[in-house]
Amino acid sequence: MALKHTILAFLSRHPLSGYDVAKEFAEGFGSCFWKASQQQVYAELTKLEQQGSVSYEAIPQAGRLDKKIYSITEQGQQELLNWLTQPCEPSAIREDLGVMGLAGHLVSPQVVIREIERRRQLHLKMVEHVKKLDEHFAKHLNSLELKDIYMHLIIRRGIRYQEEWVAWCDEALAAIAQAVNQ
Amino acid sequence: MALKHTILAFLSRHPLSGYDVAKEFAEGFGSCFWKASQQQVYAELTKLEQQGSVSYEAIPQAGRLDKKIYSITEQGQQELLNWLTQPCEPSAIREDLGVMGLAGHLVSPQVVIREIERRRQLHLKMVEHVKKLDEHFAKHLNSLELKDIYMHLIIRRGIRYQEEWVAWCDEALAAIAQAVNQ
DNA sequence: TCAAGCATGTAAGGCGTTACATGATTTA
DNA sequence: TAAATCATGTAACGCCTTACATGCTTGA
Repeated sequence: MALKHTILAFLSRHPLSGYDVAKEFAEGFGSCFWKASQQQVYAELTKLEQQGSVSYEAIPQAGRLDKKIYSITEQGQQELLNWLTQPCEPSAIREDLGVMGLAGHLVSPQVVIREIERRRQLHLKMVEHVKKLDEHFAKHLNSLELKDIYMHLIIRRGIRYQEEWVAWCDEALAAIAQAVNQ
Repeated sequence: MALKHTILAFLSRHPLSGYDVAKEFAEGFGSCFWKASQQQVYAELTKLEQQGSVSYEAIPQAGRLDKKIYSITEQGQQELLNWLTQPCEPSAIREDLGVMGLAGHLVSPQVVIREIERRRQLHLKMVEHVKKLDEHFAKHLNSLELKDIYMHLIIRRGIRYQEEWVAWCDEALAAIAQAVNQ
């Protein structure tokens, strides 16, 4: 699984606190290819530290728990590298909406239409969100280092994914409308 | 989670054995929106039976364990219906390849290129596979009942998803090639 | 003064993967 | 004779979700 390696990859760029890593997943670059909760991130960092893949420096905070700034270790770098040079498989698709394909006729078309319209709105918002992550890269497309081209391409994947959903919703709404009105 | 409801939805069409349900996920219509292993299917069917959402008829087989033909119960139908009328959220994206965006510069461009080319091939094959599921529907597009339009649309979603991946691979390969050659 | 942001965790339970286990029938 | 298909499971372990828990600082 890649939660471990995604965290290592973040830390291979700069040291970060657990809070920062969790934010990357929730709103930052991580959000366009991996989802992880705050609890998962803290648990994984604790495990990685025990295994020697990361280390932390504790920074005392006035009246709070220490802030822990995590860095990747030599060993962690090696693990990340080994993982990167091995082929990876496409992720499994698990999409609740698919059940409509089998059992949509059990509810009224209006229920199906409403659900697809809702989805369309959600994915439109996601397009906006992911495009913001790409702003910097899109502006300097012709002068990006390879490192940043990789980031741009992953964000592009996120944008295309969300746009594709919007397009499918349009196709589906049109097909259902036609079937219902005739 | 929708494994339960996907199985109920399959059984709402016709009674099936565990083996048949597992096959639907592995190669059939299920494969375009949900993944579940054989073990998961058997475990879930046992649970659903204990909870009264499905029932089975045991059919003796010469020299084997009985074959169990599962049907949805009144209670199962109700559960499926309740679930269908509630809004559902987009599934989380978890894509191993995304780590390349953060840490691709740690390996040579050739490794990244090889990986994306591999992905392109895999998704091309998936396009073929999913298109076969749609053959019947695509042929009779203008005379489909709503029930079958729903199935067609879910398969269309699968086709578009896989085609979108191929298109992204092309975009990525072109961008990397340009950056490496200059 | 209330919400949002900063900052850290614990615990229970469900879902999914991997490995193991059995054995007949059909097709190449 | 070997592989694929039919047909059913058990067990261990790890990943993810949901709920709970604490407390300071900053901005509206």
